[in-house]
Amino acid sequence: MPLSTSGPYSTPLLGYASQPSSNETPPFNAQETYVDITCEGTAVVPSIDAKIEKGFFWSNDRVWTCYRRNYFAVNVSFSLSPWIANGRLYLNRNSNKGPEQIQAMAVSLSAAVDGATGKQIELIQHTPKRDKGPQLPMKKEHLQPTPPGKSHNDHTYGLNTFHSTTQIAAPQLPLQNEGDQSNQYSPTTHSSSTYQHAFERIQFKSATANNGKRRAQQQYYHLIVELWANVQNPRDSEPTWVKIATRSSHHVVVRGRSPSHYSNEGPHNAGTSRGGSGSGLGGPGHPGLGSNGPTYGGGYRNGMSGSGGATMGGGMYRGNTYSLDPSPVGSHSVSSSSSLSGGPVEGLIDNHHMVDEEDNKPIDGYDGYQYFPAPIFEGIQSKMDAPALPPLPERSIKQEYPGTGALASGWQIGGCGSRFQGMESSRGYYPDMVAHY
DNA sequence: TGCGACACATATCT
DNA sequence: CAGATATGTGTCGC
Repeated sequence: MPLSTSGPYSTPLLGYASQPSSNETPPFNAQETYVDITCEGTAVVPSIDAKIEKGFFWSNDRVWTCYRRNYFAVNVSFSLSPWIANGRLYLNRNSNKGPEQIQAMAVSLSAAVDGATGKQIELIQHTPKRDKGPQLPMKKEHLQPTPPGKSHNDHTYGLNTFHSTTQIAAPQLPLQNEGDQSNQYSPTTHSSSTYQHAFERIQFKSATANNGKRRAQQQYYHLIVELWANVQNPRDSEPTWVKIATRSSHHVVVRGRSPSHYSNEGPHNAGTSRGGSGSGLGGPGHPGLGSNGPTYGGGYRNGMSGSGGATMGGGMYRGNTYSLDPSPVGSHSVSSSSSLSGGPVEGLIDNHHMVDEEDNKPIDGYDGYQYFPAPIFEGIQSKMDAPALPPLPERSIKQEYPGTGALASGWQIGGCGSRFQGMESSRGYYPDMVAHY
């Protein structure tokens, strides 16, 4: 069923790309590569690595969901393999033209309905000012390939020792640092030379149709990470961007209305959350959710609302459900989820319907999500009683990256955004992270 | 049903 | 601790 394995190159994916242990955010499908790249005579395969950082939660319908009005963020990076230091990269588009030297590379984000066949969906980025500020369309962001070292190579260590202080020489990308970066104000986190780009404060311009819990045909969106190469002729003033490859996420649902309309589910915010719930009503808000917290699902008014006002305590109600925690699956059974993520799922958009038909009928694979072995949490959440999500996974992720040298730096830089790092770390307190890993 | 704008609430930062 | 900042979300009107 999984039909689309997409591209000819279903790359082996980078090890780290698919986080084994934790996906608390929608996974990505296999990459699709459109053109061949060569470097000094050797074929080079680009591998896109993307991760949705926040904004999505696993709904009761077993679908990755987010609210149109909430922000989500995506981290993108890519690598080339083999890695040829200082080599020139060429793109072999049409047979008729000879190879064209790649002057620069960039990544961008887009979205579409029902996969490839669907219409493109606009994504917008807000500035911290939100409504008051301008909304910018997504644009290409120059990005350098991630050097080896953190990738799947186990030799990481070895390499590091070797390489002198600086980073490993990258392939030649003459215009990589040209113009563009002049952007005065990019809502996205960019650092001049990084191997990773964080698209932040992104929102879908519109919600998926038929979000209501009706069984009508629910529409799905896919986030698509695109990798581009600029092959502009030196004498051209305008860059010539060629799409090299893309990697789409699993299908997701974008809700247009307030969370209160979905009282049952809670966004558990994955990674972050600060905000509160609004509250003006008597309601309870769900405090951030529990992801970490104590109240896990708390609030979501399930009915109780009312009167008392306060409330929050109420919460109990089964909250578990949200399982977002991927860890179980990923970490254990499939240790490297690469397969998982690469996976299966996509392509079947059609099949989804089947799933819809019955709530109870989960997709086999997913079923796992629902029932995870407690052990995992136990360890973790010793402090909380609620059975709920173990935020851990998040942490683990972070840990992983840092571990790998180069990447680490990338993350740090990304941190410029500061907020994010901060929040995650501070907010999610997972003392011992990665324990299970 | 979904959207946009406004307003309020709250977490976190400074 | 207070103000600023950032973000979530309730509400209203279309």
